[in-house]
Amino acid sequence: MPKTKEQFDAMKMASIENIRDAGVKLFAKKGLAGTSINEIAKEAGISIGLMYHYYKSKEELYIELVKFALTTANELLKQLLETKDMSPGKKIETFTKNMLDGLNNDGDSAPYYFALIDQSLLSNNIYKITGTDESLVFESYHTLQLIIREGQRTGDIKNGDARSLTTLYLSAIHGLCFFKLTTGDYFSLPESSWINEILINKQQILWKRKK
Amino acid sequence: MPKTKEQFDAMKMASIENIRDAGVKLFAKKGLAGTSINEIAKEAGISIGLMYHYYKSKEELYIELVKFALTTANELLKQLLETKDMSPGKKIETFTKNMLDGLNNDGDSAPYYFALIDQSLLSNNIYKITGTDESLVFESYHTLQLIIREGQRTGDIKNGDARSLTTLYLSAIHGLCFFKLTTGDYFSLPESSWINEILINKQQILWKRKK
Amino acid sequence: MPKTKEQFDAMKMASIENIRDAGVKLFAKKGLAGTSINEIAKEAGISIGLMYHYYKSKEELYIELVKFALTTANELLKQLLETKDMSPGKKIETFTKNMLDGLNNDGDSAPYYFALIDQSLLSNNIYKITGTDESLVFESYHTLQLIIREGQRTGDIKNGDARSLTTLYLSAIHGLCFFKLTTGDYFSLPESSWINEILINKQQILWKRKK
Amino acid sequence: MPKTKEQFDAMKMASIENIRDAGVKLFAKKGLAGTSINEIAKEAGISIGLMYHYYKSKEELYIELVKFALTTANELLKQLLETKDMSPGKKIETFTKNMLDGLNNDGDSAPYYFALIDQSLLSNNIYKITGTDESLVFESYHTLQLIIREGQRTGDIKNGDARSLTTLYLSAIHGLCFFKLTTGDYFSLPESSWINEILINKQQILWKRKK
DNA sequence: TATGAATGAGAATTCATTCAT
DNA sequence: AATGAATGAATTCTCATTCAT
Repeated sequence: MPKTKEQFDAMKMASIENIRDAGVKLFAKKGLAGTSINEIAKEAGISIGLMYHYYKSKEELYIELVKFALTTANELLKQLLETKDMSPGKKIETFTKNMLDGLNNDGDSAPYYFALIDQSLLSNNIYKITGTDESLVFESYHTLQLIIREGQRTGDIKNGDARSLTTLYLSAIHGLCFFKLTTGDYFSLPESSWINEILINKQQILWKRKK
Repeated sequence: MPKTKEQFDAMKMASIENIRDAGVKLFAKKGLAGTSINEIAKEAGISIGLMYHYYKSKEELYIELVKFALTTANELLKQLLETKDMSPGKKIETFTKNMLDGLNNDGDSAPYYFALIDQSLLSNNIYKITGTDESLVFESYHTLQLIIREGQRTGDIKNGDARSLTTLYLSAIHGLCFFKLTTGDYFSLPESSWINEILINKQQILWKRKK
Repeated sequence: MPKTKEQFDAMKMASIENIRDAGVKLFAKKGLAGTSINEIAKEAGISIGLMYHYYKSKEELYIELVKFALTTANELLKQLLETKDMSPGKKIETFTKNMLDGLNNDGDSAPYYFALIDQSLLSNNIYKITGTDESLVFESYHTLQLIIREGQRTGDIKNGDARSLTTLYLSAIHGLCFFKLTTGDYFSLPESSWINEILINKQQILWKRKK
Repeated sequence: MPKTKEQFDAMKMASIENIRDAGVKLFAKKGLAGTSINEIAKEAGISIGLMYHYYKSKEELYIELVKFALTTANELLKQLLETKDMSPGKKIETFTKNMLDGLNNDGDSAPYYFALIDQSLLSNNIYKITGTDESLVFESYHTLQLIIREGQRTGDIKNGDARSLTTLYLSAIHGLCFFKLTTGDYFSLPESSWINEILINKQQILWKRKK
């Protein structure tokens, strides 16, 4: 009698999970070319052969991981956009807080996912992943922009070119992930409020206080 | 008719310059491991053999370029720090402006140098370059921090943890370079003033206005 | 209710039969190196593990199959040689007919066995099978030669070097198996008589007719 | 000053020629899967790296060689077909003689080319080479058939289904190449006339004699 | 100074074989 | 008897580096 289906599935899932975790961490830091299958297998605690049992190639694993990172980021932001009963300003604050929490919590892999996306954007191999369909790549950017425009209408967020504001805010977020990843705790992370101030309308705050 | 010594020297310098330019652009985008000597030679318009005539190895070229990027950045900031007759706020504004000008000027290789540093920090191979001496790596950070502390004393710059402020400002700058490099003109760059507001004391501005 | 011993044995035989059939077809076409255990198991409809339950290795299966093909061919010819009350000419005609029937009957695996032998002769791995004992390999050839020599004595078969005649006749048979296997029904098979004419003494035929 | 273009070209051609020769001999005997790059490089007297300097992969070399074998065979037969002032019977005799000379001359690589084609037909990887265009594969067969039909009109060649006759003659030729390759001089090759008799109209011969 | 053919060490990949259940 | 996850040795392939000219 063979192993039961449940046993096989459990073994399989555990191995795949280990491979993915190892892949994200290594690819995020060293990129596709700089990470060897050997390293991944060692980090995942499995043999090289098993890697190839589940993934046809190093690139296939890489692509799966970057795709997952992209769609996860997109979905998180889209959920936030579609949340009812929350002001745009509050939405931004929530997003910032989530990001910072991820950076402060050492077990969290959010900064790795960000760096993974960054690496693949930099080396242009992101187009191996999305084909010519750039929508996947820029969807987060556009969703964030929608929240920001909404905030400009309600007065929560500074006036001015919404695209530039989005770029600046995202730049800061990306940069913080990068520093966290490269230097660990050497660079202290800023408070949430300072990051939010990149977008939030201070006039309004002051005006509210006056009242 | 043999070439004159001057002609030879000019050829030599041109070749080396081409190698460096090709190296910076390719390493910045694809990292050390992801860039092949072949690509560099092709991009530089020379033969592989000639590459090795000038550089002992791929790594040697890489190290030279990252070192140059680091020291250039460090020196620029140190000069700014030591400038007399300029307020800390003005110093920051000058630095921001220089960075943005580099990003807007397509011929400029400043964003490539930034990305080169980022890549080597991410993949940890920066320590191939500096040995265990981290000072080279963190010097820019410290210099910028000094300017910021100075600004906090004069009131130009927001109060609060100077380290965190430095991190946030640098994050934004890094992020912008990254977006410029990866997406060209897709993301619009923010105005200088928005970047400066990350550091600059708005209370003071308002207060000044009131008067 | 546990299975009876008979049921178990039947399953066992069925599995082994499936493995053999798959092995012959795949090895015949793709050779030892070009056929993977995986393919065989898939074609046989069993798991890899079960394959190894019955055969210690891929090579063991291969050797068993080639050996079987060789001995079967040898025995068929030896039986024919030793048949009483049949003229050598008739023996050849019988052999030719049997071969052509095998080629025309799609279910028949005779051409696969021939190709299997050919593959293993070509790649020299036949000596893995027979050791240094070449007799197994050349036995068919020698038996056929004996029949041919006998035919030359009785006048059934053309005069001339018996070795060369054997070679030519066998070449034609091999070639036909090969074409059947590679191109299915694209190449029409010749009639039995044309093949026999390679050996049969036409003078005699004409002479007989005249009478 | 670099090596001259002539020097480079001579080196290049010599290496490529060595690779091709080694490839034909090894692939012909052991097939694509059974031949290792290592063997080819060793046989060719070059390094593995150089192999890959000239051929993107083992398969690319294989494809080039099979293609060359196919087109060479096709062209030889087409030339023969189009020869003026030669009877169809004489054309067949010429072809047979050329083949036998190739088999008897140890330096000749004709039998290797035949076996190479056979191997790739057997393993079905010939369609990697020709795509779905079967014409390249069957062109030799069709050209030979045209010569045979022509011979049937002139009375040089036996009457009957021309396709079957072509198959039988080609089978014999293929088979002889195969035996030569596998057993060297163990099997004596038949005389040219016996092979021709597979096709040639003996009635005519006898009839001519009588006159 | 300049070339690109040639090398080989190391990385990616395949696949026969083992093993716990 | 039967399964397929897991292993690692052997193979394919890449690419930094050398070298003769």
